[in-house]
Amino acid sequence: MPYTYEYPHPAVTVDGVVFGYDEADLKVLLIQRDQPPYRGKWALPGGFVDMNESLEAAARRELEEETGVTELYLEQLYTFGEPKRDPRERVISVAYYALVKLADHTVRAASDARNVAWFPVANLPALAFDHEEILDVALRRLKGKIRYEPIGFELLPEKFPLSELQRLYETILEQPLDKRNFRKKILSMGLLADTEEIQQDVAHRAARLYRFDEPSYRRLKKAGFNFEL
Amino acid sequence: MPYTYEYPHPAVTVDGVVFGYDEADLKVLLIQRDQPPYRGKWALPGGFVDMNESLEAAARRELEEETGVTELYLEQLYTFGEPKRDPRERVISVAYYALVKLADHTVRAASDARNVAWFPVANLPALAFDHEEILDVALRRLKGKIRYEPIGFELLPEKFPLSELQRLYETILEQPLDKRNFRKKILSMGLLADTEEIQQDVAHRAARLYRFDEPSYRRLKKAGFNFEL
DNA sequence: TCAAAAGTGTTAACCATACACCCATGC
DNA sequence: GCATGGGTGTATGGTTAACACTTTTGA
Repeated sequence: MPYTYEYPHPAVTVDGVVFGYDEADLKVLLIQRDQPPYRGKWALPGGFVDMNESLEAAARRELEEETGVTELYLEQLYTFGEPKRDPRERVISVAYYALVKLADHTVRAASDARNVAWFPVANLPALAFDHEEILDVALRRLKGKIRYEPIGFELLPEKFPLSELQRLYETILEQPLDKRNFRKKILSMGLLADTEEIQQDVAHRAARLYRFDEPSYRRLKKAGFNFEL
Repeated sequence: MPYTYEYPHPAVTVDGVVFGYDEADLKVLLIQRDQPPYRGKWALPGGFVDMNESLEAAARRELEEETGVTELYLEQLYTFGEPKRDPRERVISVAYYALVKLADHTVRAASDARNVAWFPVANLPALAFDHEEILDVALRRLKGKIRYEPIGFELLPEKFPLSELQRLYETILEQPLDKRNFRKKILSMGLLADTEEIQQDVAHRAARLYRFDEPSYRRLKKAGFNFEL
């Protein structure tokens, strides 16, 4: 027991809410615990913060270690620290949420062989600790933020048809959007570049594929433009 | 040295960015440190989290102990945890920001006789640790949030004239607002109750005093109303 | 009577919404 | 040729933005 302090110190962990999206659903990445407490229960990936790494670095490391997910949009969400949230000892958890392009990231089981899987947020298992609350906060944040920051693109493949973008918004905001108005608005922003490509192998007229034009966005933003819906 | 752990644990603190407002300025509450490191420097009030209290309770307790400020709007801001942000040991700081009615809170020097004072945010001294960064994040949050949540009232006295509300918004948003449009909009929301009182002892026509009607706001909110600007 | 801030309406431009049909493609 | 989703324009109503003068009060 080599680490001693004059005053008691809580443990500090990071937990990650990783969102992905496929044609049908918004999904979240969970791991199945193989140690008590909550052995066998599903939980958010996470772990202890090392003494020499920043909180964000810890979150990235844990996500990579436990799920193989890398290269993601990551943002601090909220810090959870109720005294009894972990039955073992006082644990402060700094939660992050992440957005990944599902197609690029086939998750692999973690090195320690725990189960890893995507669950639709509309149909989740019971979660360990206070992870349902964390997920809830993450969902509210995503729902709020997607309306005034262009982060939805982080959940889509590099190239996507407008209908897929619309479906993503409809799924996350939980409300239908008018097709013509949606297209008009999003195209008028000048954030999407036409890739000059079209869908392949679809059983109907193939849609144009667009891509989020990051440099344009930065330019517009500097000029005072504010993304909204 | 009675507290030992199998793995190293960082220390966890809370820091508070307390905002106040008077006719002229947005202000922030700072304390002058009387211990190294940064002895003599101004800093945000804060301190260690006790093992049996929640993070928010810790923030409230520290603010009360160090500045005498109580009964305030308090919200978690962000968690700062860069490895070297405190030269003594690894310290994770969960920052909160608070809004208080300046008139109600003449600050008292803390029990341990440290200096406490309000500073205009436009004219701050150099701060200890990474507290300038924390303050910066708090300002951005306040600026964003005041536009879509009715939190500005937390900074004003119970009863206030519309012009003072407008000045508050102009100060925080750092942009002038049109008087007629501002009044039209804010009054049309139905959130302000006319107190039937008027200003006293002013050297010009006395303005009506209004008060934020919390029950009305809750009712409207439940009915789907969204405050904006 | 002057200074200082309170209080008050109208118009024009813009933006959001609602809404329906033809097109291209693969089966 | 039919089913599937892609793609397109207009009209209306509501919201925002711009703008100037009269009123009240105390000094």
